[in-house]
Amino acid sequence: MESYDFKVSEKKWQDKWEKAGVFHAVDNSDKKKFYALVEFPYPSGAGMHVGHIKAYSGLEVVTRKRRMEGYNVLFPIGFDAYGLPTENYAIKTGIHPRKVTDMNIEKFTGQLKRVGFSFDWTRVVDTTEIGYYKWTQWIFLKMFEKGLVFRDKTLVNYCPSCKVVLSNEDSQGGKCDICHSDVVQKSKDVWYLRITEYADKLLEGLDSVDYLPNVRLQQENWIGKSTGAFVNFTVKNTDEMLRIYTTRPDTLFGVTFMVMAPEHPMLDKYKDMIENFADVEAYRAECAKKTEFERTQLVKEKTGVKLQGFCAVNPVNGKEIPIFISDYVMMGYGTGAIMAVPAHDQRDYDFAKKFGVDIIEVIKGGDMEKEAYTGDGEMVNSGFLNGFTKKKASIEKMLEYLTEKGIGEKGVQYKMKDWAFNRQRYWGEPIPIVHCEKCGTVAVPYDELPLKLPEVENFEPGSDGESPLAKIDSFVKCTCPKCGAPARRETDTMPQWAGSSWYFLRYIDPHNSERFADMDKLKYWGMVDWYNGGMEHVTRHLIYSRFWHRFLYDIGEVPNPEPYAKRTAQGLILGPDGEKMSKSKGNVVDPNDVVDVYGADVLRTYVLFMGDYEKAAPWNESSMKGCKRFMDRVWNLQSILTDGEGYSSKLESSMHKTIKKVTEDIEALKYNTAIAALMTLLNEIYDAGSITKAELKTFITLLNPFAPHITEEINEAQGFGGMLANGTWPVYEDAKCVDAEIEIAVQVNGKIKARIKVAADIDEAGAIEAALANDAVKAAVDEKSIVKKLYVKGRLVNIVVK
RNA sequence: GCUCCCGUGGUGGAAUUGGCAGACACGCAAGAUUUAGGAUCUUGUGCCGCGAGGUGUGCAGGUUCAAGCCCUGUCGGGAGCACCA
Repeated sequence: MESYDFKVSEKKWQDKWEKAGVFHAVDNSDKKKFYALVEFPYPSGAGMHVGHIKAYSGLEVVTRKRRMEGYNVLFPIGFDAYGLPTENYAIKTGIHPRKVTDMNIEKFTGQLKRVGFSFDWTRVVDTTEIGYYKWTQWIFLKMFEKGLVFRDKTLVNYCPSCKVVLSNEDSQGGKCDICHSDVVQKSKDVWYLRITEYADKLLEGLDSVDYLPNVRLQQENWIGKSTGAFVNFTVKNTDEMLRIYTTRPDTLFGVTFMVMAPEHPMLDKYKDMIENFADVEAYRAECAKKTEFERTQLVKEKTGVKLQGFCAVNPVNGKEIPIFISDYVMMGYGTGAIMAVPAHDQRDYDFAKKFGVDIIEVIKGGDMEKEAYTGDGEMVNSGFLNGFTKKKASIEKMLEYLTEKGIGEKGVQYKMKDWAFNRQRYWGEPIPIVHCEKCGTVAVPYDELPLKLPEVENFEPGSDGESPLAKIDSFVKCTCPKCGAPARRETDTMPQWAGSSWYFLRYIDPHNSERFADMDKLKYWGMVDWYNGGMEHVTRHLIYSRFWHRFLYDIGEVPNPEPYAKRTAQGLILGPDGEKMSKSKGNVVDPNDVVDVYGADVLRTYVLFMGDYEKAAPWNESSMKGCKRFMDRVWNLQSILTDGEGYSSKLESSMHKTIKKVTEDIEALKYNTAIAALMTLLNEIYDAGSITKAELKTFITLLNPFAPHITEEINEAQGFGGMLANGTWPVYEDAKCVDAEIEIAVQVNGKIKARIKVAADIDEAGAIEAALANDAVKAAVDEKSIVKKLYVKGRLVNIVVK
């Protein structure tokens, strides 16, 4: 028997699969459909690293199995190619981003093909291709048409280094997500998508899908729904109400002051009434110097200013209470003003201590000298609530009261903010809007789409953070689609998240020029059955794409409200040093290097065998040798092949057990134990000394999703016929998964004393009898009296003695 | 600060969800084969002990016939959110 040459074989089978088109999804087939989606890569210049391989290998195994189970499988791939790294590279080198992107896509494609992934290469999508971004613009215009796009002048997160406006998501922790420099606050005209309008739908939609628990939890936290009450406080000597939001209306009797955000508009309206307005302005100036990061991140002493001549009245007891301004209250959440209950909120407590405000306890149970008390307890000093002991009941009662008296009502708040949707950059989808002196912001007519991204020579953004497009007169100057007057085009582009918000729909019908995807095809393929990707995308990409998809559903353009039926996430591959792989640390592993030395089958098997698929694990080259050895031993099975028919009696139950184990583990993301089960079976086969054709065929079929090349080669060499890629998944019989005789453990008082062999179908009485007959057990029981005898079916007997 | 996840041999990790801890693999040791190196094969390998045996899942308690798994406390690591009213 010749030895296996993976270099020849892998290329050979990749070509054969491609020529036969075995991985092409068929629209409107009679077979059951299965749509598996992996997060498409950003084609960076560095090429892929092994983390990508792990991310795709999970569903790669599932889809190869599904095809053999008779499904019509859609397993596509594409490229999320707009974005800053490409543009920055273009600025540095002078090579056009289009060229850079094409080069990178070519590199990625080559890497992916060498690994032998079973993607449908006829459906590749590139978000920067004009036939694609036409529809990104189209969806944006639909949102504009439905009032989900608006423009606002606000303080935005701005990265002085990248010269772009960043969303909250892109500037977490006060650092730019791209270059990690400090983000500053800047006043800008910004396009927003009204994602907050979909907060409830995005939250409720989670009930109808199967996401990993922690993925779901992160989405819920991100949306951040809280229920509480809006309460209106009268402001003395004005007609106006100071409106606040609280989650603790039960503590209303404990309010001893109020706090407004320094930017609260009421302050300017009543500046003549506020005797110390100069102090307000001074405090504002102080706050403006701080970044959002400093304002929210630092655990620091509370600051603020007490307003003179401007105070409020507690609506439940008529008490006059002072109003402060302080930057611990944000304009962006709730109403920009709060009622402060120092006895039962730590921030209010800190503030009251510093400014000498009264602290009135309304719930017993804490120590007012030390800190605020947030637990349950008996209500005191609270009028009609006195004597209540449960928070929930008090809140209900108070809400009833507020509604009845017309001073407040039940309310809901979300942490999620609207989505800042423009970037002052070149390499993105142009926003199809025209600014007209007379008509304001006007949509580019649908029949003028795509609005083509113009060719430019210089991609540098303007020094004031303007888009490079603003420098191109021929692009900027246009006529208003509404009135025909000379107008100016929007020169900002969309953020990178835009293209990835709907790509999974385009895979269904990638070459359609009439629609983003044909409705019948959308109906046939339906929801993505299984979506796998990184944990880092579960709060941004996953929320954004669910939002876009839900919007398309609401306007009748897609058949399902939710895009993904199931979502899982793989753990990172860390560098050999246990650190996150990064170019700067020099610990990145290139899949090409691994394929060169070990072959694609070994790489694929190793990334799934190295540990729990959902957990991070360090790269370990020597451990990969075990997978190489495994492949060699699989190949050598051919040397112990016999003429026997079917499964041999020695191996029959092991065969069935392994089929069951591998079949189930693949569905449960337990690829590592599925591979381990195959290794165990392999060891048993060598122990048995021979293998039948039927056994070999089953073995290579089970291994095929992990190591498709070597198994195809064996299949061909043995003349089993056809290609495994078109093969049939083996079935097992439950009845044959059990051995006739099993070993059970015998414990005395919970300690193992013996292991005995019994018939598999033994009953409780029989098992206990057999256990008590054992000498070691007899010795341990001795003359003590038996208190209890337990039998766990097929596992153990425990004799409790005293 | 809050929320969530995780701590198992020299290493990566298994453990039917309360039932024989350490599957599978790496590494290591001894042996076989080989001119040698490499590769391959066999055997062994949690720790203590020559042994019988004891002991063992970060640490300390608890529940149970039985705990890696459940409960309480504590220490350590990671992720997410973060003055959210």
